Amino acid sequence: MQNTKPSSKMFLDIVDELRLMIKAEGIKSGDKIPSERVLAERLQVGRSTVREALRSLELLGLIETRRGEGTFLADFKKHQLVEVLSTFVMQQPKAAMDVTDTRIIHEKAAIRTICEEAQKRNLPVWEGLIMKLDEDGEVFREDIIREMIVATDNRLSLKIWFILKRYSKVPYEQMTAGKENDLVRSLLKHLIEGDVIKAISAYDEWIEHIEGENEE
Amino acid sequence: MQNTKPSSKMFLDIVDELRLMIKAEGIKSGDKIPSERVLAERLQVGRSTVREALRSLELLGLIETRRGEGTFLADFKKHQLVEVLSTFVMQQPKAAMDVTDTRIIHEKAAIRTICEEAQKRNLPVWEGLIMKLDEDGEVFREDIIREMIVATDNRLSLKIWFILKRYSKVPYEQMTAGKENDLVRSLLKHLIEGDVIKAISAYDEWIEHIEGENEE
DNA sequence: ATAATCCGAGTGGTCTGACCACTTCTTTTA
DNA sequence: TAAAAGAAGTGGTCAGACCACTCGGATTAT
Repeated sequence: MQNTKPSSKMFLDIVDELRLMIKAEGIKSGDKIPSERVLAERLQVGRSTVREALRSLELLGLIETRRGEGTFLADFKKHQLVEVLSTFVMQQPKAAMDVTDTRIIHEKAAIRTICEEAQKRNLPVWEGLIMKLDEDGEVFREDIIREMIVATDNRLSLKIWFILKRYSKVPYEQMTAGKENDLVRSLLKHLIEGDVIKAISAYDEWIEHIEGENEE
Repeated sequence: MQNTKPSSKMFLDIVDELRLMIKAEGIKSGDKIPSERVLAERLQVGRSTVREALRSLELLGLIETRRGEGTFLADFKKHQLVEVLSTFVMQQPKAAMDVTDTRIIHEKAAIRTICEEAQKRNLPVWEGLIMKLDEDGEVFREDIIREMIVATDNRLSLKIWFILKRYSKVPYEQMTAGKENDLVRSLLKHLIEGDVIKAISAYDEWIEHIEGENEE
């Protein structure tokens, strides 16, 4: 009789069984867990199924396998095990806040990188942007940020940012004149000077300003 | 003739082959990739090995499997971010530096976030890690970082980090005693104190130490 | 008695072939 | 023509086998 369980994700069941087993037998981090063959026997499943479950756990860094020796627990906080698993396993609806936070992570990282590398600070594009702002020219918010991330020369970060930007609720369109214009100009100047703290600070103010404007 | 490849992680080889195959045949997100049997045949490995590789990719959200239908590249309508990561990771092996840089962006961002939020600084897990380090217990590098990103409660960032980590060349497994132990303990202490600058500085030293060790 | 060697049990890594459950498309049938 | 039956293909699982490796105990040599 073969199991061929219809309910998807047999590996979840195995992870669950493993958790109980670990708890019941007091297995601690670094300890050896039962061998694949024993697990298969105890859980009444095939060894290959056990292996697929273990492979998943290994990918998450929760266990470590050593050929000829065995499989070992590399985890110490069970509650966080559950936390991590739920993140990957459950198809949770995307949290808008996470998207925004992550987008800001990349934007700030770009600012920091530019401030810390002279040849990126001295790019003519910054002066160009400031000039545009001085003339009250048409400048889009996302242009500013995009130029920054492009300047960091990290294409992966740029790609991630593009995606996050699309999901973000933040209005990235045209900039408003007046205070926002000043804030961005200040940001760019600090950027050129390489003053990380002031640049980040100006960025924070900018974000705050945009959000405040958006709530009206 | 059995393969029984001694070298690490057949999984990576298969991802590599898969990448070439995807590029050569112009497979796009949402498209079907060759069946497990075909892949096994083409890559000259057993089907179970292919399955273990696919299971890993599935956990990362890079592919989607549907019984009776086949295996598909992650549908970008829902998981566009994952799609970008997957194509980037799978199609541009030269961009390893970008992957590392981006990973570090997320790690540093986690440190900053924790330092700036009291309830995240005061998590018992930090004390626990320090105790483990004091006892010279077995601690894995990636455990430290993972706990930090988990603590930020940004699942998206965590997911991105997991994927990036998987393809990073940085040795994330073993943790050496001595200087590295001190560095990490210092990092954790500054984290608890909420001293961003010192924490980041300790992190930088840590990274430097790991890279130096890796070049010998 | 001690140290070096050998060997076998145990373990993860992989392969093969088989069967099941499911989806899709084709063919047959009412 | 439309419904039903079938064939082919696919992921999911299982069982048994062999390989490469590690470790500890037994054997042997010193």
